[in-house]
Amino acid sequence: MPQLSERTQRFLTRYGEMASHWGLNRTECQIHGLLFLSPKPLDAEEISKTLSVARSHVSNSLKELQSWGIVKTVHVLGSRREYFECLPDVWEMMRTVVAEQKRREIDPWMRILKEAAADLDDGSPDGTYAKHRVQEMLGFFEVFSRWYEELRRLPTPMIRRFLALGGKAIGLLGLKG
Amino acid sequence: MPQLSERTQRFLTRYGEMASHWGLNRTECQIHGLLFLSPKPLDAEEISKTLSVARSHVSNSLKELQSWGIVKTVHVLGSRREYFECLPDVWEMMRTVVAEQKRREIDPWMRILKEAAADLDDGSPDGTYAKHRVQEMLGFFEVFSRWYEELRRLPTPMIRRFLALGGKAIGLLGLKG
DNA sequence: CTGTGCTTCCTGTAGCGACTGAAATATACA
DNA sequence: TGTATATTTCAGTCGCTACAGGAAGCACAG
Repeated sequence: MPQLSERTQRFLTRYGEMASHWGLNRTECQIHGLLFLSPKPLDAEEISKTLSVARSHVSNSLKELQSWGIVKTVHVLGSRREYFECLPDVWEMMRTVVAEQKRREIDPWMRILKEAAADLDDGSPDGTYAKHRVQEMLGFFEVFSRWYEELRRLPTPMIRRFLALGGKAIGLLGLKG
Repeated sequence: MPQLSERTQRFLTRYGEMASHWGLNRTECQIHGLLFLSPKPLDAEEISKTLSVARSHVSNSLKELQSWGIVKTVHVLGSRREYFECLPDVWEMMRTVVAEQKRREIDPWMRILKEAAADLDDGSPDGTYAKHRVQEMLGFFEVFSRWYEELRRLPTPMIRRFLALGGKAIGLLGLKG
């Protein structure tokens, strides 16, 4: 994929703009998008040329994408070069992204709340109230976090079936009472 | 809450830094944090002074918080002023935040993917492959989105019981086979 | 030990978004 | 109508982050 069609350019532009709210910057997202659409692995040089981004920047971005676990290196026989590809399975990819998001956003946030609950309570009425409020918020995250941690261990097909049930699960589980 | 204790300041600082990844900017988050910890509603003037933020900025930020639905206005008898408070129930608040996040991030993203799936396929093998990939990603979001839309209609206590089950739900639903 | 391919580090630049402060506008009551 | 209160709007400033591009470092093949 040396030259990009106009359509692909259009897509990568939006991909970069949109996904940059997800913890990666615009270029990193575009690189990922490029790999996502590419039928074969690409090397850093190609990526650099295709997206008109400095070679060093591509290198750093790829490192970041690898640290997220959504891009892997591939080696081709007879070439010293490293090639890159993104996870072939979309569900695997999304699971990875969600897991990283949790690790990088939710977990630190819960740590902050925990510390704050202890710290805010200075004995005054307002302090006690504040502590109480923070604990309420922490409670939400703990329930949610525990739920997620249990679900994430399950294999993808099971999750798919689970999600497909939607709200019906509630009825089936007898949670209406 | 005219003056902030050092502890509260510490908390609001972190609250602002952390939560600003969630679609609101730092000050908006701090204002929300302040209201969240406050036992009584506050007016814009107080907020401005307490956080040392320009009055106009507070005004705009409050509007934004209201548009998210996580801050409400309250009127006090005998005063023309508007007072502000955040949703009292934390679970209600988090549900609102999640709903807004979906509306502002996921839904547009799905629209982009839909358009791109049609656009990318120029008849070439690479184009066909790209379309296929985008559809895979779209598939993930559609399953997830449908699941969420069904769950969100249920009352909070039901959701809590549901989440509390964690991975056990899978077994109970007979999804292991 | 030398060239090649890649990564890491550093510096400078550009652009974006947050924020201020002031001016313009709107609303409520005396 | 005048005064006090609120919101809206906007120009200007500031800081942060992305990014380019070059220089040095590293690893390996010959």
